[in-house]
Amino acid sequence: MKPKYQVLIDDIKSKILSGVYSVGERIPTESALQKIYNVSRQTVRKAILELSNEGFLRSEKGSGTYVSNQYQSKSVKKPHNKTIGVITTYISDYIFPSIIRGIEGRLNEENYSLLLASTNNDVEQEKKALEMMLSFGVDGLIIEPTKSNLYNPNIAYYLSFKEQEIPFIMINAYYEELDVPFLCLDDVQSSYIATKELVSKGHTQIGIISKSDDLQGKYRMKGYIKALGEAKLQFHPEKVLSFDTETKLDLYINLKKFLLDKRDELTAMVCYNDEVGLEVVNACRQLGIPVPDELSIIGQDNSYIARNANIKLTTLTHPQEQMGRDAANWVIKKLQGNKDLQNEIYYQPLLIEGVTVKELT
Amino acid sequence: MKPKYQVLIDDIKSKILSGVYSVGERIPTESALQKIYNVSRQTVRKAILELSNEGFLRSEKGSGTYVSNQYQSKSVKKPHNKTIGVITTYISDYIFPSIIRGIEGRLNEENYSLLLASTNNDVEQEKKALEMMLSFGVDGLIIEPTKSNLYNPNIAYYLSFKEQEIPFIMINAYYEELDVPFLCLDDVQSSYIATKELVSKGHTQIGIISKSDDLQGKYRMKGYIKALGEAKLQFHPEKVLSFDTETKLDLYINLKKFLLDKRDELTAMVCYNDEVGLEVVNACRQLGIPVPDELSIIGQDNSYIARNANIKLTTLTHPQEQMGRDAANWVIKKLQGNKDLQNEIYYQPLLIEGVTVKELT
DNA sequence: AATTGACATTTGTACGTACAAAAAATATAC
DNA sequence: GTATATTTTTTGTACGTACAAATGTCAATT
Repeated sequence: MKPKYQVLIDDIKSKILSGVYSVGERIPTESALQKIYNVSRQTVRKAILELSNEGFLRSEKGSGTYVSNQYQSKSVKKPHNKTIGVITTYISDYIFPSIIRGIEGRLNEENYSLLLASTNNDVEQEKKALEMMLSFGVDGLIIEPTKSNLYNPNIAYYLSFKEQEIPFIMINAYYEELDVPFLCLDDVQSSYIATKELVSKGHTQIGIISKSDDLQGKYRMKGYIKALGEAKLQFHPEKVLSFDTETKLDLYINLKKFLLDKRDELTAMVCYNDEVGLEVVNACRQLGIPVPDELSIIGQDNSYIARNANIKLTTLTHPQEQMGRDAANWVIKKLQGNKDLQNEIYYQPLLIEGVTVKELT
Repeated sequence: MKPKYQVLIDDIKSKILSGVYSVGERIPTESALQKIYNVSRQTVRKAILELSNEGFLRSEKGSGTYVSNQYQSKSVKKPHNKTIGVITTYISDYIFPSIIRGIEGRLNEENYSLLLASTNNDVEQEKKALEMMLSFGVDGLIIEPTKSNLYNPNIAYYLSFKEQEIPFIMINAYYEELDVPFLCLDDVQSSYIATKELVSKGHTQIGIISKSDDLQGKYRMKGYIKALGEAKLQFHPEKVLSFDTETKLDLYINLKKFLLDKRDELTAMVCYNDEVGLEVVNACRQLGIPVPDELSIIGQDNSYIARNANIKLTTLTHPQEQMGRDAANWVIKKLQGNKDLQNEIYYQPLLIEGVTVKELT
């Protein structure tokens, strides 16, 4: 047999859930409820206290007891932390310090705190980071997708953010399965310009090193193919060296084999990014392939490793810090209630000439 | 005035947290507590009910009230996340990218994830970061103290980490109130070498710019005084320009006033760090004070801003990335059960000559 | 029409009595 | 010594009185 207070709890909860008592509405006073349910005041209070603990009600001395909006925003009930979560594949490497600098700078201008986690391009670590951010209750998120070209089960989390109306924006790539806001370099254009530059320098035997698990890899390949097509050059699959996050460890070995194998068939390489570009430079040095005399090399992203290398790599720009600022700005604006924010932003790359591309005459 | 039931809650909670009542142990009966605290049974029950709702206690009809294992597994029940929390004052600026690079590199070697938050040298933000790390349940922590030379109420959190046996280590500074492991540059030695270098170059009118809210500031001042003493030079308080995190915004203005005011009394400045050193260089340029012809300047930390400046600042080394690696290594070793870890490590600085120090003859 | 003060209403704290239900302790029977 | 019944202990439900503290309402005053 149910205790009396439980009868009250069930009845009042039912009235709340069915809309008889709506959010913000005052329910009958304790003494009124005593009469309605024919119980003591203590029993009424016990029921109200329990419903308050569950977030359905809140009481105010001298005023009454109200249906709490806490119950409905149960998933948003976390205190306003003024914290933006940032999830990137790496923190210290490559272009990420610059991106993070942009993010941090903009967030600091608005007195937002930054909480940063890295995934190492691993879906399990991304999951962990997402759960942690959810659990803490960040106000918004800036996310670089993990293995953006592959199906990622963590997509469910992003759907959850959408439901909870937690603003988030992706950088560098996005999940094509989701309709989410993002900021990206125009990767097609980056490789297109790179390939076109080689073509304009007389190269017809152009290879590419491509990363298969990230969306950037896919679109940089697309730009390469587009430029080949415009130059009436045939696309040869054997001129493609492909790798992913897991096989990256062996890339240098495979690269040397590839370069040796194709030594007579390639005069130029479009590289997935500067890091790969410099690995090609190093491999050529080891193999005795003169750069750029025998093989021209173009990187992408204008990373600090390209800027600091012993050889000035020809490369394409990446917005880096500006992208970081814009991402932070987007989230802040969203949190301030802006509805008219652009949801898809592409940055156009520019060529930065180095000394790794030779003109064939 | 606290209600009686809150007194009971606080007292019983304190007994649980301090181990007087251990997990699984039965606390005194309701009627015993009535007598102990001289309150009614209803007041006892109200306290117990609330502690039960918070997960500290559980009651069993006919048996008694027990300390719940729910409470203790509240901080330990989290799945092993293999995540190390890092709390730094800044992320993108100054020497922090290098430190973070060292941390991240070592953690990745052991497949630990990194969770990073910055405090902007503000105790409230540090509190937020600590609570978030606690709530998520990091395996260990690397912490740069906030305003390390001042009392910080967040010290209670560090005590709590110790209680919960969550290994943590401090970098760059530590709270002298606590007996905690730390990794620090020998700040006394850094300023001592700087000042001694100026003395050896014939300087007798040496000023210092010092930061008062960080422990580094205190010990760099100490090294300066020590070197003055050894050279039989008198310490003049009016040759000291002091600032803190809050007044840093006005430092440049105050610096220019100071330099103009003391133009005839100073031939050299020991600066709290490179950032300050470069600000002095800029101020001199604005004031038409030739560097180093009229004023010699030494920074400290060998930060990237010193390395990348237009003028090659004379400075002292800081372990940066190595410190980061060592900190991560310490936490990992601790988590692996090592008991014989060194708890106080100092790095000895070396002078790096630039072009900002002139020899007086 | 706006402000102020007095009073009424409502929730919050604290005490009490009484009985129910479940577990633990003790007594009894074999 | 073991099993069972009885008693005691302990928490759970429900009722009551009393006063404190905060809010809301209404009437009087400006």
